[in-house]
Amino acid sequence: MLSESVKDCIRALVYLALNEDKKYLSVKEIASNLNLPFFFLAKNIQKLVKDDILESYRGPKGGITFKKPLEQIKIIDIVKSIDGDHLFRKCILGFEECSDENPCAIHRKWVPERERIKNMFSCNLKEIVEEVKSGKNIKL
Amino acid sequence: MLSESVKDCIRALVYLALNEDKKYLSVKEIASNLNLPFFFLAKNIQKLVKDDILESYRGPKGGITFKKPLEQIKIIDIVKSIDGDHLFRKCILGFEECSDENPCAIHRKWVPERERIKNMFSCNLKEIVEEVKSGKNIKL
DNA sequence: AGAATTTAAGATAAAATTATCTTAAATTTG
DNA sequence: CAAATTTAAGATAATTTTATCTTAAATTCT
Repeated sequence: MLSESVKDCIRALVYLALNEDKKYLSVKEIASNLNLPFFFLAKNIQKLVKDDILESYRGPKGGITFKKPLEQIKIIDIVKSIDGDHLFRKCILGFEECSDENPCAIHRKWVPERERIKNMFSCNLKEIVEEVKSGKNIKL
Repeated sequence: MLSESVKDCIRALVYLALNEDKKYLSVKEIASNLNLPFFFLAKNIQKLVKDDILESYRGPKGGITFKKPLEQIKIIDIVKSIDGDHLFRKCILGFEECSDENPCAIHRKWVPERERIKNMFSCNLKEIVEEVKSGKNIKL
């Protein structure tokens, strides 16, 4: 469903959002706190920087931070940036040209679900952070 | 979401279901009609035979057929047989120990969707075949 | 019995994904 | 300015998934 890369990035961004007060957070710190492989995370984070979700700063005291308010960053943006948008767009049987006019055998069942998934991933980081802050036993 | 193997198998089984009148259908015929790689399909079909979804017969006039009535074969059985059941069971962020008591940050949003997906895949082949037979422009 | 057909099973190969490393560039601090 | 820190970018390696091939076994038909 989601690639390892995306899972790591979502966790990293939730962690980052919980520490929004600090100006920049180093990828190293995030990786070590979430127990993620540093090089792998760093590479994936780069894509988010390119796609204007994060902004980075080199040097000591450097690191990453959000480029826009948490309310404007949706989980789906992270997924699209790393994995692309095929999950929210493509036929579940893999047909390139599957559509309402020319459906595959499962099209009518799948499309509504796909829309719901898209909708679920459209929640923003602010929402999630609020839930994490207020909830109990929530792991990052 | 679904592996190539599962997609192939679902298509193959819908095709097989549409030709249920013939006693056995050879994998070769299915592969060539659906434009699927024969060796790849054959290998995956074997898993379905092992899991008692299909039954096979060797020799000329041999091939595969269903081991039980179409009503009793659900799409989810095919998916589980080929890809396993992680899609219907696992945490979307990949935590092994994610649960209601110990949820990840997206758990509450994901679980209901996962249930819906599970439910969608619980439709049986009979339903799908009926829809294909009655519908227009449905591709296999 | 012999030839042809078809699945079974496992070996091998190719491609894609995931993971790691290396070097470079930017920045801060002393 | 020099040393330390941190991201940037791309090369390399390991693993997993997907695809192909080879040989064997079962069956049918003549």
